[in-house]
Amino acid sequence: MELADEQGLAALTMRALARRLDRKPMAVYHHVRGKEEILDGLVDMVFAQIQDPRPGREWREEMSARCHSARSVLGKHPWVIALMESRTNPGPATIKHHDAVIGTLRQGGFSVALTAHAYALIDSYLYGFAVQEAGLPGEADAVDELAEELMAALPVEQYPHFVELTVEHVLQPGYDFADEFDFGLSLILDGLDARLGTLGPGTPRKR
Amino acid sequence: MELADEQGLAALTMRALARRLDRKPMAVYHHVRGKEEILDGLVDMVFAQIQDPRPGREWREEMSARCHSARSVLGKHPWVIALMESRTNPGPATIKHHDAVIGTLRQGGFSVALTAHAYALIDSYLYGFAVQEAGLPGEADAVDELAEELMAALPVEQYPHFVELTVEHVLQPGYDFADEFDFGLSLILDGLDARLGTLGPGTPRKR
DNA sequence: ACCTGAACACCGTTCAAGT
DNA sequence: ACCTGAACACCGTTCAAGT
Repeated sequence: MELADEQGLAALTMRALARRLDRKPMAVYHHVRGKEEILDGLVDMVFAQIQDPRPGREWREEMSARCHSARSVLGKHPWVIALMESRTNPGPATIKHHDAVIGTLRQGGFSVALTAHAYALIDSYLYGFAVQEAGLPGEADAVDELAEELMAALPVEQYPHFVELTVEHVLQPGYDFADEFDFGLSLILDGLDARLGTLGPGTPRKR
Repeated sequence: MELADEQGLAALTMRALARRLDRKPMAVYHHVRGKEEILDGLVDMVFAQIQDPRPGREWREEMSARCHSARSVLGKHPWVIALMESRTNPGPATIKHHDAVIGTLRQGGFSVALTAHAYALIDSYLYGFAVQEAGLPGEADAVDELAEELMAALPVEQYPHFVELTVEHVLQPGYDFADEFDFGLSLILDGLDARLGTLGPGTPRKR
C-alpha cells in the first residue's frame, strides 16, 4: 500500500515489494499465493479504512458520514478504483462494510428493492466521483496549470461552452472540484428520502 | 481496441498489437510516439462513440439519451474506466462531447455553477455505475453462480443484511443489475430539475 | 517513408536448492 | 519454516541498420 500510495500502482511490483522488505523477490511467494492475492488484500485494506455506518441510527446522517469517509479514503488511495474494476473476490472488511450499509438502509425503512436501488446509486456516485478526482492532478494549482495549458492549445471558438465553464467558473479563484461532492450527495440523499415515503411497503420505519 | 475488447487491457501490448497488424513490434513506433499515445487515442475513440446531446433541445431528454448511450458504450469497453483514471490528455472527440453536454445544460437554463454541479454529478454516476458493472462477470448467469459461490463460503449469521439482499433480491429470477441504472438516473435528473427552478439566476430558460 | 534485429532494463512466476 | 539463484517467457523502448 505504501508503494502504491507513493509511486502509483505501476510501481507495485513483486520485485519492488521484496526490495522494500529487504528480501529477494522469491521470498514474497512464501507468504502470498501471487500478485492477485496482494491486490485483493489491498482492496480489502482500503474498505477497512472506511467508516461503517451504524444500522439502527438515522440513516441519512449515517450514510452521509459514510460517504464522506469513503471519499476521503478513496482520495488517499486513488489506485484502488482501477483495482475494483477487476476484483471479484471481496474480503471480510469489504463484506462487513457492505453489510453495514445495507443494514443501515433496511433499518432506516428502505424496502429490499429500494435498498438495492439506493446502494447501486450511492456507490456509483462515490466511485465515479473518485474516478474523476483521480484523473485530476493532486494539487489545486496543478489543475489550473493543466487547464490553462489545455485552453491555450484549444481552438476556442469550436468549444464555446467548454471554454465558458472553464474560464468563468473552474479557473476562478475559489473553485475546487472537491466541493462538488456535497451537492451531488445531498441531491441523491434528498431523492432517496422522497422515494422512501412513496415506494414499496418496506419494513416499518424506525426512529 | 479489438485487442482490449477481446482479451482485456492487459492483452494490449505493443508486441501483440504488432502481431495483429502483421508487423514486427518496432514498426508500431513509426506511427505512434509510444504506448501512452495509443491509450490516449483509445479513450478518445470511446468518447467518439457516445451520442452527443444537442444543445437547444429539451435538456432532460437529451441528457437521458446521452447517459443511456454512454452506459452502453462503456459496457462494451469496460477497460476504458481504468484508463480514464490516469489520462490527462483529452482528445478532440472527448472535448467535443463535453462541450455538447455543457451546452445542452446551459441552454436548458442551467447557470454556470449549476452546470458544473450537474456535470460532476451525472458523470460520476455514469463512471461509477460502469465501474460496478465492470466488476461483475459479463453474463447474468455467471453473476448468480458467483453470488452462490460467495454465499456458500460466507459465515451467513455474520452478515445478515448482505445475505438478505442477495438471497431475497439479487438472486431472484427477474433481477438484473443493469436495471438499477434507470432508477438512479431518473432520481438525479429529477433532482436537477427541482434545483433548476430554485437555484441561481441562470440564463433565461429555453423551451 | 517504412520496416527490422539485436539489445537493455524491466516484469511475474516456476523449480530446485539451500539454512 | 523461511529464504534464495537461476531460469523462462514475457514487457516497453532505444539505437543502428536495412529497403
